Amino acid sequence: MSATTYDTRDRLLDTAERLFAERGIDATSLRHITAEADANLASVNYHFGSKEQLVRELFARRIGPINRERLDQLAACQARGDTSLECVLSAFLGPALRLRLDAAHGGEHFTCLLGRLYSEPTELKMVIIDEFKEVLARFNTALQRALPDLAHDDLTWRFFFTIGSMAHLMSAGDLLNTLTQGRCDPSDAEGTLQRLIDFSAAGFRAISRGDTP
Amino acid sequence: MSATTYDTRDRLLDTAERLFAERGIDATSLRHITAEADANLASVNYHFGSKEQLVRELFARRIGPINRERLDQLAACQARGDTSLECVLSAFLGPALRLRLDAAHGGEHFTCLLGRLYSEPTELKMVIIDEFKEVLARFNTALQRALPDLAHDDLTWRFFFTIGSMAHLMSAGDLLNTLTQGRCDPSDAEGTLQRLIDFSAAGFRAISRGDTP
DNA sequence: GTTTGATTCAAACATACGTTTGAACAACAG
DNA sequence: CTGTTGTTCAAACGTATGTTTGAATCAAAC
Repeated sequence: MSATTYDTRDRLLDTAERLFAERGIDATSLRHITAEADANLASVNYHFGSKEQLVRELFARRIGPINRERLDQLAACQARGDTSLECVLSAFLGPALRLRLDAAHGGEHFTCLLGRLYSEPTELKMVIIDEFKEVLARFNTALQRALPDLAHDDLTWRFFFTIGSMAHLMSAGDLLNTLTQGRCDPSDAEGTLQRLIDFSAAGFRAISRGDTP
Repeated sequence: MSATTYDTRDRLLDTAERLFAERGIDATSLRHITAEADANLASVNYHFGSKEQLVRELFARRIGPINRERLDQLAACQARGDTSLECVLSAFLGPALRLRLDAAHGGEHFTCLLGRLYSEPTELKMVIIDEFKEVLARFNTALQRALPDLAHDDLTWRFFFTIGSMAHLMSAGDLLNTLTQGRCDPSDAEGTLQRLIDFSAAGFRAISRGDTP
């Protein structure tokens, strides 16, 4: 492949990522993407085969690194003997939340695509969830180690709630910024991360009444 | 209007609601809806004017009652002098979470439509958010009254996190049920509500480190 | 300079969509 | 019965979409 090949390919990926984030995947046409990427209409099918494959590659190139970073950070916690809940949560939430300020790599737009993924009924979701399962399992055991007295079901529920807060932050963070007129700004990733960790760590440690109504 | 008019109209609304929930709004065609509702293709445009109007009516007929119930329950809390955090949270979260088991009124499908709304970039979202703003404002002051020592920004963030957990529950609750092989079942609305209240109430009461890094 | 292989391009293709139309039909009023 | 009104229906319309095609273009290899 020549250099120009890579150029158009990446230009298509980046442009598609931005437009998908702004208007949704279905609502963004190949004509719109190629026009904005200064490429020919046929280029998407030439480089990716189809629109769906473009979407798949678009997700694949970002999701792998995020999950790898999560596992790396979790391993780093364990390596230095820190099995605290906060450390586990930071390893899970940090890599996703930091996407937003990763403008150099274009992560800003992907943030809301990923946040939206959880709620979309596409089959692509299931493919990505499969990759995600191993990460979930690893963090589940890490959480159990951090909270040995918490019932298994409670842990699952609360992990789910935490993921919900995270996803909402990713997909609707801009809305929060708007509604609060900038008072709450999710693009300050470290501050946001700290706040979410405080919130959900306390949630994880709550006394459970779910089983004893 | 004759009886048959109401029949087709409602059949269209109900069928559209189900299909939108299953496959997404954009991905569901009028031909699919009308075929499944045993109606003519033109009936949507006859009864609603356009597909977009159908979507609007579909949301309008459910969102109004939910928000009204929220405010009613909040008023009920205050009327009986209960200004506890749990009561406020229950008033906010309950009406939405109970949608799932409201199969008699078809709320089961709307649940995931509503959960998805937060993350979609449509303009319809903004219309609904506008209706939602007053509810948000009322609950904001109620929360402040329940947590007089919590900084205003912390309260806003944590309310946002809670809404995220709720939305995730609505849009991806089935996924939780699947992944846990039925161990965690969001269609038990009261149990789920109790769990979410426990979680986020503890999160609201957490000591904040967000402002003092 | 010619050939080769990869890339771009304009044009066309087939299909699916939301919408419109005008006739048919039903229920009811006068 | 006749006319009116609200509803259904089959068919067509215009448009936008993803995809395909075959020629044109380009860079490097021989």
